[in-house]
Amino acid sequence: MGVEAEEEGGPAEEEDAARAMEPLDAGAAGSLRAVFDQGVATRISSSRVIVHVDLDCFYAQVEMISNPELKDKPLGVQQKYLVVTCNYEARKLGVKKLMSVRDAKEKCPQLVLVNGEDLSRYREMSYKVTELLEEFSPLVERLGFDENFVDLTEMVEKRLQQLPRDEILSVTVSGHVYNNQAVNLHNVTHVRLAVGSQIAAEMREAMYSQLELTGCAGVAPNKLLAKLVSGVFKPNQQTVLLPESCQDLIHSLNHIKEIPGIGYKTAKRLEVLGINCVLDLQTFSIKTLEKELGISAAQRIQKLSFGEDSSPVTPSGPPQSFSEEDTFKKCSSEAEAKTKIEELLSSLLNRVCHDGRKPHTIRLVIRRYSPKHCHRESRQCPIPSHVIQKLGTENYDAVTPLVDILMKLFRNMVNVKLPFHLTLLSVCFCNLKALSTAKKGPMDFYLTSSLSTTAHSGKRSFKAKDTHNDDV
DNA sequence: TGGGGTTAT
DNA sequence: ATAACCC
Repeated sequence: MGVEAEEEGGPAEEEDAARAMEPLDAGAAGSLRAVFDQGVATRISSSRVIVHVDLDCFYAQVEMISNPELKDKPLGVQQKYLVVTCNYEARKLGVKKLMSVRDAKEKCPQLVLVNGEDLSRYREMSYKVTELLEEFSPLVERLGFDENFVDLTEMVEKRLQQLPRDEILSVTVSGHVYNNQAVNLHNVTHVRLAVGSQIAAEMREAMYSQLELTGCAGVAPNKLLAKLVSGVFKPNQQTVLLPESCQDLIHSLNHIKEIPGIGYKTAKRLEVLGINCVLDLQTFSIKTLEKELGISAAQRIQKLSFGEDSSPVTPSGPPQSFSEEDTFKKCSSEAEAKTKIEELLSSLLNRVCHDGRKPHTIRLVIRRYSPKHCHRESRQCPIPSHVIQKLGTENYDAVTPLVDILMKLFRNMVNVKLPFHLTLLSVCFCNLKALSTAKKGPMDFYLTSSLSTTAHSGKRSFKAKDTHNDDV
């Protein structure tokens, strides 16, 4: 079923325009609530148009594309003993995200499970989606593997400039309007968001026709609201939020933890202050909040509680780091750790090779067994330049020195003479650079003399970080 | 709770 | 290097 098999019966446009001409909220005209909503609406409509695109049960979709026989069956994607996501067939039968395999099988004995511990195909498909969206606008920000924000402001402006004046009044929304709010085509903010919804529909259509992927979209004046509204109609549908309904959307959340940007820790701290719902946070003393969270976080999250979010869509570009991790019940010997580290490294080298850029820093992460929470420790160090140069073509020569480095990092964290119990190992390549090293600068002679024999091409500015880097 | 990612401190 | 956030 295509993207268009949804959203039957959008409200008739003429009716909409007519209703929108009525005075704002006739029923509660002059009420404090109406004045307040209008005030917030005005501050929020900074004139941006942002879309949040959210793929439906992404890993399960990728698996169903790989193996179409899975399409009509309840499907779960398994990592270790967890079902990390599942298709809608499985959801109908009671399977939830992050449910244990035991519970899932109990709920749904017919559940088909595929192993999703290797993220390669998901990652590749994820970047195909981002690249497709980048064709609409270069301002695409990734959030995880299955979500993207796109700033449509410029595209919308261009489309409106191409549009004859009299045709503005025949602009229609694609998909749902949050709250079923009437669109006022005499309101330029409404018109811009409506055009944004049309672009969002084109994006989803492109994802479906080119990649066979379905997903939701939310169109709103900022990232927070776009993200919140994208989930309102669920699977494979889209929703636009008009500023006047912003307060309804944000108050539809039952707890502040549901505000993106307020995580587990912050929510717990706020709960101690007696802040539980959005209204609590909106009306809480900013001074007290600043004392608790610091001025920056306090102001940011209180703004979030009003639906205000001035953060820009920051283009993600290529990844800043590559990592591979593995969890297990128990790793308690150095030899065992070495074997696992070699496996992680081997996969990583293939990825780094494919990317083309060179990592200049390597990091090892561990998690020690403890009944307590998942706390991790890490050690990192620069990758010696002669090892960096071996990366990319036949990475085989780089394996031994890198394993040596990783094992030094390992012994720096873990006293191998004492008993230990690890439950996670992770290797990360970061500090990625396009070429072997910098050029062009007064320091160049000193900086490159011991490095790169192949240095060419300017552009990459030198980062002072490189030299003072942490050593093990 | 998996196997990733990012930014701020 | 860690801690917080996101999926």
